[in-house]
Amino acid sequence: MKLTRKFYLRDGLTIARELIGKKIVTNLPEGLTSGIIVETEAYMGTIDAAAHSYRGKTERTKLFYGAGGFVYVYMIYGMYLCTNVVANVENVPEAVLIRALQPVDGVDLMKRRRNKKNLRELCSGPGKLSQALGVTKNFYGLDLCGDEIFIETTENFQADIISTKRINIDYAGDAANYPWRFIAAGNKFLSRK
DNA sequence: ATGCAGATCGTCT
DNA sequence: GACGATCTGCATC
Repeated sequence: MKLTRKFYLRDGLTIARELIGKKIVTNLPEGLTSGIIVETEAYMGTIDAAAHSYRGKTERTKLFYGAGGFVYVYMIYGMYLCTNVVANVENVPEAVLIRALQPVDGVDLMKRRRNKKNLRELCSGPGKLSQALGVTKNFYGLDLCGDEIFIETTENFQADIISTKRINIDYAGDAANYPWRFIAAGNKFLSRK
């Protein structure tokens, strides 16, 4: 079952935790690809020095201020894209970064997009999974309640969910220590332990 | 297994 | 003009 708007209109930490074990799908002309979300991070509005929304609304971050359930993609280090889910209601600027997937559908297509043959190398990091799913900067603002990219419930995925510090945000002072990264404990497709 | 440099550009100061 | 919510390849242990 595809997640509906109601799911996304809640706070970012709740959504980040609940997205673990859900399946994210892209359905593009060249094929359908999907994976089970095993790693996420929450970025929490104006109180979180690590979040893009920390310094308020700009051309890039305006999407954070809209309703939850839309795709926020941004370019990092000039060469990779990161895929995020906007969380919470209008004017509460929160988002969840999708950091790793366990590949499910369209594995051959993902291998071609990534130019890798090892399953573990397809989606074990935010830049990797964005490439594997065929996400481009044109995905900025797409509705997750639509048909090109969406998230659905799964059956038969069991994991203990634990929280840790977020990755690569050492610049963020105290916020670098907040336990706002969520992982499926022990899963082999995590970006790191 | 761990570490480091390089790639490369949009965004904000 | 500086730097980043990253990944890769190569070097060394």
